[in-house]
Amino acid sequence: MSVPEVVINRLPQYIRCLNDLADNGINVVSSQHLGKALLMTPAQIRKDLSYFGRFGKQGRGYLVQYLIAELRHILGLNLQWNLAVIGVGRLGLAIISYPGFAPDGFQIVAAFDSDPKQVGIRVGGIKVKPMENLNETIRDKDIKIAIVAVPATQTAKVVGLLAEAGIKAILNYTPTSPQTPNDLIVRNIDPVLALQSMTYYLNAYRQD
Amino acid sequence: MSVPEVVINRLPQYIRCLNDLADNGINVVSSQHLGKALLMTPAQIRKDLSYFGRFGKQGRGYLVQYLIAELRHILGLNLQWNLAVIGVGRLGLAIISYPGFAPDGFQIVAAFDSDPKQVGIRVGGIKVKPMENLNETIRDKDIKIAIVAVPATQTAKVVGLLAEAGIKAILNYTPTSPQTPNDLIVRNIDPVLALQSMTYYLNAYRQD
DNA sequence: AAATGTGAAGACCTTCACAGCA
DNA sequence: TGCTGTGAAGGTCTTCACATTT
Repeated sequence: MSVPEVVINRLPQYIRCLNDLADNGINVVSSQHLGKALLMTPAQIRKDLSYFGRFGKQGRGYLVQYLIAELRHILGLNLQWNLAVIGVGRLGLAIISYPGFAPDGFQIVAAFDSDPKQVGIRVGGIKVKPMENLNETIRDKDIKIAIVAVPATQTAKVVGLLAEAGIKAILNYTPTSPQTPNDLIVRNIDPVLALQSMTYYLNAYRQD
Repeated sequence: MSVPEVVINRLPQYIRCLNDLADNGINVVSSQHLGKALLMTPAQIRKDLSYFGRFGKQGRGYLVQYLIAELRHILGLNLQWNLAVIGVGRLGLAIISYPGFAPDGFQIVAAFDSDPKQVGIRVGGIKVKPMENLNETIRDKDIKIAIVAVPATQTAKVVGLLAEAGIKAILNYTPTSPQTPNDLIVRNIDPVLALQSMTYYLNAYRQD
């Protein structure tokens, strides 16, 4: 019995909300309350959690700290995850400088670029390496996740190289949905797609 | 009979793929071929399109240029969409400098920040305005979509101001899912959530 | 009394399979 | 023949509703 992907995608949101509650000194929370904060039904929260175990106390609710710890463990957020950034153009540089990843055990430990002019520059304590070093670095630094921020035209090639190098998951910032070997996990960050779908709802065309 | 949101979210991907085909000189495409390129079943593509009309030719397939035009019209991408960026910290500045929005009729025409030190600076041809000018500028420049890139602690307040100012859709880059009046469209860009869900599939915990 | 955990029901989305048309 | 458009079937996810537990 495998867990639906939508459920997995919600777990990080639960953790975030629970962290907020903990910061406000709240020790126990019911699915009712969590649901209100997250705009979800209480039943959905209980059902989601039930895929993994029985974490609540009947009549009481969930112990906030305990549930955080369990969810972090389920997602593997108790571990350290080393990241590589591929492509240090404007976007790649912004990603490397962005401080928001670190809190949850993610750390950018390597950066690569195919452009000789970029190779060797230092960003946020990291020295940009040539693509030729990919396999070696990924092995030596135990990197399983890559962030891809290369031009769209290069996505397919880069994804191929990453797969060969043993990368297991890709956070893809390019405006493409690359075909991948299907044991490789991919998540696309694509603000343009988001904008293009929002306009439908603002558009007079819509007749519903 | 209203169209499922998942369908709307796929339309921009269809357009992107069709554009690629057009660039390669392909004039006609079957749902079979499109499906292969997009890793979808042909049936899904046909069903999705059928919500909006009958765009294909039986025995032949779809005329690429015609289908692009229809889909762009459905999504309102034939129109010009003016955007405001709220928050010109590191992230906001990167967004304003990012050239990827323009191709599809989106244009950043205003930027705001609550920090007096940021107000007045010029970025990509835009002068940063104080939050007090929000309502006036949004009205004058006919802005319906805002991109929010403020610190997480300010999201709720900013979203409230935007709603009051008449904004209809928000592309939210903050790591929060704000509660909003439900006629306001929101899409969240949240790379941390994406990373945190990917680790589940890399994690030894998983037993399926 | 209050809230969980969960089978069952319901809603929603995807895929099938074929009639109909070029 | 080849492919669309679409009811019907199938599958997946969400919600209900209640037995169970503290």
